[in-house]
Amino acid sequence: MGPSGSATWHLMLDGAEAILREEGYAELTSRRIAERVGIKQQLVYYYFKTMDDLMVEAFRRLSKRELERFEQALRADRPLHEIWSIAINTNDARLISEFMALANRSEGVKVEVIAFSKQSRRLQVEALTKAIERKAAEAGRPAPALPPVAASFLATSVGLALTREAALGVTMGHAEIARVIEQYISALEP
Amino acid sequence: MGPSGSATWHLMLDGAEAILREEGYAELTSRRIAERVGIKQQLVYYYFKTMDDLMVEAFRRLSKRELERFEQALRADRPLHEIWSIAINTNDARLISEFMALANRSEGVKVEVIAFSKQSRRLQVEALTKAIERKAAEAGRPAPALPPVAASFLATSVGLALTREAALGVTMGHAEIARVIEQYISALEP
DNA sequence: GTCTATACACCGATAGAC
DNA sequence: GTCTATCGGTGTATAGAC
Repeated sequence: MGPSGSATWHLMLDGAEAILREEGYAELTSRRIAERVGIKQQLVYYYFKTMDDLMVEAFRRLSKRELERFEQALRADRPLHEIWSIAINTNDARLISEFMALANRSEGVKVEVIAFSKQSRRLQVEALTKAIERKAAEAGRPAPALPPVAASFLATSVGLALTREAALGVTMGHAEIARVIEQYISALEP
Repeated sequence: MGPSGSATWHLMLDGAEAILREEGYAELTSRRIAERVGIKQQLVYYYFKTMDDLMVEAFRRLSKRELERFEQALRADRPLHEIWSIAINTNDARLISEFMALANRSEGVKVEVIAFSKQSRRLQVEALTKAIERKAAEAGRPAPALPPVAASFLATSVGLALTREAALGVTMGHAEIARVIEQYISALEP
């Protein structure tokens, strides 16, 4: 069963993403997906054997898309600026944190989320290391202080927190933290 | 209905907390609570009119407890060290992020979460401002660079992210970021 | 590939006896 | 305050016709 990659297959995963973003994982059910994209509930089980399979496939598709964005950022003019703009993208951050919550309840999702977390950190570290080395070579030696892997962790966690709080309407300190990070980035990558 | 503060009332909220921590909000049902604490499912509705009321009460109790910890930290010898150790406490971080997810689905919980977020940031800013001013007075003038509200935001978001990732078994960069933060804290508060 | 019909479990919540 | 009984709704998932 399950013609992966067909139009209906993508349609269902689109519906699943929308539900996760707007309603949370507790509402991610075959009935809600069907209702949202205009199909019969039972058809979900033709394309995905179980709801768990659907979640795994949904995250795989998202993960692929996100990692491609990071790789594209690496080849861009100003990779650090690019990565930061991805990190504070509201839509995807919302979605990813929903999958992270899901990872605690589904072994299959967990495996994918772990792989994604590691790979995205690796890509970010690569970009940061390059930028720091280039900067050190330009000037005499401005001492990095913040290890690339720490900067990457920081960007990811701050990006997610900004999104989560903004969704609640809490913005205390947001401007200040954004300014600090943007100054750090601009110093490395004018 | 609902004798607030009674032994059974607390027992139910304890059960609710345990479920949120260990299984996530999707499993927070009157039946699961009853099963866990050894009562009948219908009794939940005698103490709390609806499940939504139960969630709100559960967060209120937690919020009170957490804010008291922060206030106690403010009066401690080394408030910054104290606050950071609260921020990386696994149990509470897990619980709080579960309630934050819940806030998107329950207006009542949302109101409480917003109030808690603001108040805890306020208390942290207070502690940081004092520490920075004291340090500036001691030395000639070491220029703070990082605004207190930004440092507070950073501690909160990094604390939550450390917990969430550690739960998945991802620890890449954790030691490095912890070292950076602990150095920052120790510089302000030896 | 999409439909109807249907199984069985669990959900929130209420009524009323004790 | 705690119990039994029970309601209507929704969840995952399967069987089988078209």
